[in-house]
Amino acid sequence: MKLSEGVEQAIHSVAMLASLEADQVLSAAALAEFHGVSPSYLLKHLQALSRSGILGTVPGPKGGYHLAQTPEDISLLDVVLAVEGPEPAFRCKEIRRNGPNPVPEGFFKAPCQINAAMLRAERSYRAELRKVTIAHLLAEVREDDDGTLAARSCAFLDANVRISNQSRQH
Amino acid sequence: MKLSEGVEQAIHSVAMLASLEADQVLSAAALAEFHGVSPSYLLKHLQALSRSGILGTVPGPKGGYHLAQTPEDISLLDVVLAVEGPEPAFRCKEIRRNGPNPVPEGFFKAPCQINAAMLRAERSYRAELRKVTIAHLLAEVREDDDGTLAARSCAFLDANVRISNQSRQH
DNA sequence: GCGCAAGTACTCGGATATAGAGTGTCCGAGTGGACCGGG
DNA sequence: CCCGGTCCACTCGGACACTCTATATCCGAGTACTTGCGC
Repeated sequence: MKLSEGVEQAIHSVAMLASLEADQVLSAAALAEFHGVSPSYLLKHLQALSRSGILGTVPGPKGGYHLAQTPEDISLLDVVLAVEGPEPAFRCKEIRRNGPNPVPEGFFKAPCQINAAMLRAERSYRAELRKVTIAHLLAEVREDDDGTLAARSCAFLDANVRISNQSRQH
Repeated sequence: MKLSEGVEQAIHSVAMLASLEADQVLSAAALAEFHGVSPSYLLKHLQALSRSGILGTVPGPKGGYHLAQTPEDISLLDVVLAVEGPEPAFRCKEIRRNGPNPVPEGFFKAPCQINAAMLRAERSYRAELRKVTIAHLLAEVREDDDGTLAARSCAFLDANVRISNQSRQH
């Protein structure tokens, strides 16, 4: 029961991308350097986010990534599922049908009680993540910020933002 | 984000152990055969449950495992944490302090907003698991059972239960 | 001088190596019962 | 026949291999800019 490190990188990257204007993009290399992580590894997760429709890409020089949805529409759950995959954490192997005296087939119509309880808990987990959007996170950060964090982000954006001459698409 | 297979084995084993009387024990080998899983691997998790105080052990021949708490006091969360470990699934690496322009130290007094949101979700997950006890699970199973499952368990218990001459302890 | 075309540099994308944890196995410490010998 | 001691078989316990996924990396496809040539 542990989440990939890529989840944290992905969330930070999405939050950063949420700060730029329309028709602006950031390269994966810039995001990786800013966060001090492996460029290739971050790229892998950015691609997953792109496949999930959270990010859009602009190929070629001066290309990069941008949000494909508004920050209000992207929840933490969307990002986590894009990176970790959609399958639930608890996968019932139905070991009741193993062994010398397996449970008869008829009982498999209803899901195992244990599986049901575990999935209930995971639904609760996902519901909590669904409530939090990228917009919420940014608002919280701004609330506690005296300007230092904003200045840091702006400096990075000024140095690395690129204006794509393609209209925003996904 | 995925749970070990041992979690399922552990929960089924605890549920089985909940069905036996005081001063009765079951060997790890019997539980493994009944569930059709690797004896050595199940043993590993039973030991973890023992270290966590959920199970008690009786060494020597005619020894085995028994519950160290009542089924009403053992929640699914207890079992999951014993097998998977207590640390949360999302471990914030604070990548904000990485890179060429790290966030100043002062901001680390408060936890990262992202970390806070992820931990909130996990608290919800754990709360849901805490609500479900082994006693609840057994009651649910009995409710849907026409006698087949009960007969299966009884047959196994009759063949494998051992009466320990030690008083129940942990 | 202007337009066009080829070359180039930089981007994302997927296929490919490596490391760590989950999975599976083995051997050792300890204990209760069984057996054997003595009383 | 009864009792004590020794041996043995079976248990849990922790230390040791193996496998698979998460991690980290590299090379290939595609595109916009640059540069050179022709008109």
